[in-house]
Amino acid sequence: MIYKLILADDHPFLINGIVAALAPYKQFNVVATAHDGNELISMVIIHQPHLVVMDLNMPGMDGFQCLKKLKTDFEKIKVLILTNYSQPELMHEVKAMQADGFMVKNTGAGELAEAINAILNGGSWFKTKQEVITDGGFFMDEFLKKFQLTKREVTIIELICNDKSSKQIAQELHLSELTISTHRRNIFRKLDISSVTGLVNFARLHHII
Amino acid sequence: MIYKLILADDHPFLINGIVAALAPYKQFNVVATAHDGNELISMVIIHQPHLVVMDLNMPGMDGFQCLKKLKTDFEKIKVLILTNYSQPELMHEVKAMQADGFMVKNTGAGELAEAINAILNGGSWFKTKQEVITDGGFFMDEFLKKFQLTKREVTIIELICNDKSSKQIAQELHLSELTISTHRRNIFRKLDISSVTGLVNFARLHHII
DNA sequence: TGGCAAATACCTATTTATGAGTATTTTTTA
DNA sequence: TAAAAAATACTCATAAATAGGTATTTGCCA
Repeated sequence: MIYKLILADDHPFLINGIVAALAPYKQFNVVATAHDGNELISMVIIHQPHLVVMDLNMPGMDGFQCLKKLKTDFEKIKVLILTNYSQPELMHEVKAMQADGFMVKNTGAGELAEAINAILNGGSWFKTKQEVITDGGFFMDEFLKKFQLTKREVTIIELICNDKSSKQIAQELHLSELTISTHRRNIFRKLDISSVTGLVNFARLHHII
Repeated sequence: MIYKLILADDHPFLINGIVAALAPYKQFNVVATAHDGNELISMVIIHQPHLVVMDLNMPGMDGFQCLKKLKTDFEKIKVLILTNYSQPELMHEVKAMQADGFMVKNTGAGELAEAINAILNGGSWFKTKQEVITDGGFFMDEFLKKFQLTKREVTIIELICNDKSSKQIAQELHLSELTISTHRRNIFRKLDISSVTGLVNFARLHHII
């Protein structure tokens, strides 16, 4: 059985990379690629693929709209979401929208093929990025030393960037709100930033989220 | 003249995509790739390339550290920064750090080759993404309609996500702080979010920033 | 040009965040 | 195990954001 796939992403390099990565897997045939949502829908109509691998983050009709449309109008077509954002909430959101899989972009060809196989065989594949920063590994030490941050502070950065207020963080970590406030203050001082936006940018840049 | 290049990015697919994209350009020889900063430095020592194309956003030693090290220890090696983030401040930051180029990832092979050529010929290449959302084009209308946002609100979302406080935004747009406050309120209500972090995530997801 | 959406502006009140200082208890680690 | 670092917790004071409500002016377009 040869499966027809369509890839959608607005980064041409990434599309090429995935095509190249899937080339050795003869059971997959990439019949089309798309760089935005509208193009994707057109291609789906033309080619009637078994599975679509798509980014959420595309200009024009974005991934969410596409996902909804695919799952409404072409219910048999499987959808694997490939994204830069390893947020559990995002994963749950697309899961609720009937996506068949979710994985972050910085994985290898093997895992992608594995996920596609699992989905085509009736399964699903939902994985956020394995933690590279807070697991106490080598990179962690480098990172902490560089910014003079503590592990606790990194944890709190993650929570702040996942949209939690100091109160929520306090509840989640079973700490006083005042403690979170102190950590928050220290984080902003150490990183020399003055807003949550700056923190989110920092966190993305340094792979905390 | 054949130029030796090294590519560094933590997304294997992207690396493959760039290698494939540069393959037709016979004057470029990708002698190594790296998926983090430490690996990049090792490869640079081994291969002594003419130019490095690198992401800023890598685990371990990140792009900024690498850039600094490259420009300190290997001053003749040119560096082209390739990133997902089309923020002018970021571009100016790497420019100040002596990078030779800056471009966003969602460009095509032609432009990348053009940039590399320009840099290898002693020039530089600094470009942020062309605006796709706020230029009043087709996507803009789709987007506004979808979220019931107005143009002004999108402008203000951009500014909020670029780390400006209501006061700063008011000054920049020559408006009352209270006006910004109202827009802010309307934005949060329409998007059903409750924090700046959520807004930043929204904006990234929908290509506003 | 009359109507409507958008943009502008203000008020009150509450919550949350920030900044500066300090102090105690854990946890590391030398 | 003693010293150092990290994590925890608090106070006071100020700044900023959030959540209601309301009202006026602009600009578009039917």
